[in-house]
Amino acid sequence: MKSAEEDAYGYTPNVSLSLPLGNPCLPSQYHSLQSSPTISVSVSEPHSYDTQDDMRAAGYYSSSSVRPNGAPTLESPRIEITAYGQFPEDEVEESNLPVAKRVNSIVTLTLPSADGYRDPSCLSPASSISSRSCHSEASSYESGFSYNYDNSPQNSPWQSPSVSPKGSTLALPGDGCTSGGSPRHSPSTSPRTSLTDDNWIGQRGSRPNSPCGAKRKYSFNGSGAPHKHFPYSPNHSPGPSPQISPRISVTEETWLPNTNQYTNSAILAAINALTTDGVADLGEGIPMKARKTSQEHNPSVSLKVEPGGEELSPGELCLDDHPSNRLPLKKEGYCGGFLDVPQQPYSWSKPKQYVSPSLPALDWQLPSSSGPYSLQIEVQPKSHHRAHYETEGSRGAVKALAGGHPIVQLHGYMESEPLTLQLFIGTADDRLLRPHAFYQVHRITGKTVSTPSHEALHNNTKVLEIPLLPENNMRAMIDCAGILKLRNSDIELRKGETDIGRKNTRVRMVFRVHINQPTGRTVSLQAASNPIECSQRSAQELPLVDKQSLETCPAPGGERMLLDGHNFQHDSKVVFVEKAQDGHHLWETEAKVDRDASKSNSLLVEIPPYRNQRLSTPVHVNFYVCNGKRKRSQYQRFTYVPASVPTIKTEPHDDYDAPLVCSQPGPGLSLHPKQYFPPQVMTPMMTPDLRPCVVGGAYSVSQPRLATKPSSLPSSSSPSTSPKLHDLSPSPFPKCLPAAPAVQHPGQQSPISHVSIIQETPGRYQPPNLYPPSSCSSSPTSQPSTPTDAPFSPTHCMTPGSTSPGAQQHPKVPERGRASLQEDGSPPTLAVSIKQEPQELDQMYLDDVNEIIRNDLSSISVHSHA
DNA sequence: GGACTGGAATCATCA
DNA sequence: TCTGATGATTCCAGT
Repeated sequence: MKSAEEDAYGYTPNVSLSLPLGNPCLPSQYHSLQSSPTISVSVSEPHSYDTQDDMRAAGYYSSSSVRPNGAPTLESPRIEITAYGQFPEDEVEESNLPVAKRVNSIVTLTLPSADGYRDPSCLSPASSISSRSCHSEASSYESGFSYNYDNSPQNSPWQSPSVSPKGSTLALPGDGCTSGGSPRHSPSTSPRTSLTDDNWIGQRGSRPNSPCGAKRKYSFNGSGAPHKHFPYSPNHSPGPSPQISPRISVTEETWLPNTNQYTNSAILAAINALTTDGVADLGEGIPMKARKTSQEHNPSVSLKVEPGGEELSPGELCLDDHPSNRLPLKKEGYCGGFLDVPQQPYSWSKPKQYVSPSLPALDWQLPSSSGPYSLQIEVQPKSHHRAHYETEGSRGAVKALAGGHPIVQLHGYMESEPLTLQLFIGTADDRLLRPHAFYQVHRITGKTVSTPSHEALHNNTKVLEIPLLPENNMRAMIDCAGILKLRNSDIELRKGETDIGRKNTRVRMVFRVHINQPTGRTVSLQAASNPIECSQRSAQELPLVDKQSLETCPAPGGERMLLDGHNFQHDSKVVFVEKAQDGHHLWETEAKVDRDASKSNSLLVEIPPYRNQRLSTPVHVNFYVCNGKRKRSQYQRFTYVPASVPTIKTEPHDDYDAPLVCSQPGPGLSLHPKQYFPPQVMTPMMTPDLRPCVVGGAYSVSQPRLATKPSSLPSSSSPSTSPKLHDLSPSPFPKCLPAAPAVQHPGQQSPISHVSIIQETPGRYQPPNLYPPSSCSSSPTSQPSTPTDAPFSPTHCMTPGSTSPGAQQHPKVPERGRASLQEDGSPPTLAVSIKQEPQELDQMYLDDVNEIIRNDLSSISVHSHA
């Protein structure tokens, strides 16, 4: 079989393979997608959604309505979901769950399992600690080993070792984790773990696989290891952070309430459930895989208190669910906690915003801009950041390409009240943006960290909360976030986990901010960074294109394009490829590389002539740099335009500019940062267009771009942008334009199609709301937001899903959403969603996608008729 | 002494 | 089933 990469890149024609491994990429969702039919069904139900959507249309996420979104949604789906509960496992969790969740509705229940899957545990207990992977636990949990933990609050032990105090309280599902999952992991491993761990030790065993076990020195058990436990010892906390004081997160309380999230998640979950997978599961009694979505379900985002040092255990938070429990805890914590941060002025507490119960689930796609607000990544993170394992010490905070750290700014916010910026690690594949199963954000503390932060768990996903202060122009330097790698074996064993960790080493930093409106609504914005390669090896060996001097060229080619990046070799090849929507290669040709002018960090290539010299409309293709088999860069977008059309080079900015516009003007560099965004593969689905971001420029010009984000711009943009930061320009953000008609691929022609196509998410439906209309532009800023964000436009906008770069769009739903959604009034237009596929996807994946698309299209057409 | 880092050995999985 | 290649984890050592 091919490696995922290959597949992804696949240029191999043959390729088609199935996903190798399951593509990690494919999330469960995917699966669900496959079952497209199901999806559609759900969709239909969603009418209600629609309405809701409309309401929300704005893209705002209305918190107020609590369930608004969700509620309706929930209904149908949920029921099914409920079923979950039936499963033993589920039941268990439920029991664990705090009342709140239960209350939430059935829906919630469903999710739970899912939630569980991603263990919170993972979260590192302490920030540093964080590393421990909960997952493992989860897995263990699943295995049942963990009984012990289950009930006991501790469960989460590992989770939060730091947390300790609380820890006790909570129990979480995760717990399961506790038990043990992977013993190895965590706790043990980490030296830090508190002794307690031992106690925990239970057996986790589950994770046999991980080699680590053996290797790890730390493990208590030693080899046996598998059972290790987590330390969740209460106390402990390795505590990196000194400060113990827990900070309470402001929101906490608020958070509690978040039922909404549930809803969303719930919905998604429901959908998922509906999907085949779900079905199957049911049958088995085994909990379905919880899709990631599920995680979200949990509404709870529990904030963690961070102790200074510790963090909370995520698990706890989440887990515990009793509201009662949570609240108290959190608050306390918060209160105290805050001290840590020097910063001071800001107190977490302020952010009541969060309060809104219904914050969108982490896997929801949100726009980067809405109305006057625009969340932008002014300075993109470096394309490479070696994540650390639990067994290792921190590898520091993610840095910016030009030194320093990423910078995020909320434009258009004129209020005097501070807001909380949320950060979590998301996926960087073609699929919708969602929390990454194998990576967690890791809170960095220390002398070198100037930005206060604290961790919270959101359904097993660690979320770093950073204050956005008016006095700082609602800008924050992210020097407090590192990336923790969870062992693949730990995560993959978790029940609900469908993603594969192998070669799934690219992530994006996802930033969110929730702005309460006078109307009671909450506008939620999201911006995702450029993809960040977290693998040491990949970073050292895979060619990486940071920038390209040309984004478009007339069909005859012949122009020279300078590629800036890393790991280029003297014999590196640059291959242009065009794929059909179905993923088949339509065209592939190798560009001439001027070896003499090429260096390890730059390649000068001659644009090859397009296969069809008579273009009437721009055609998006992709190219990648290849250093040999299995060593290819991600796909980069490129657009051939009719010869008569003036080419615009550089424009990357434009592209996004337009949409993004908002943000900043792009630098005019020739090189676009774009980075690829995600490499996503372009699968057909994606069509190049999608890639949007990248495209940016090109599109912009001639076509409306999709709103792609500039994604590409990666860093560069950032940098450039950064300066601007100050401006808070409220600019209207552009909406993405999604509409743009984006360029379509030849294949795809109608935007619509795009839309439909996109769907990746089948499973997840997102309420329209989410996507605000505007968003499209998504992150304009800097980065390109990459795909991720989705925002890019079209996609995001539409999509609920996330943005992500890879994001795809949801099929129908999205569409609807779009239409209605766009509050801006913008017509939803487009929301074209595009989906990108992960490189890894195999053909299978592609095939599935295609099917989905077909289905979508069908449905779409139907709708349209309607 | 500890946090970061970079490099690389070792083991697992893939092809 | 064996083997080389590739990827994931864990260790080490330098700053």
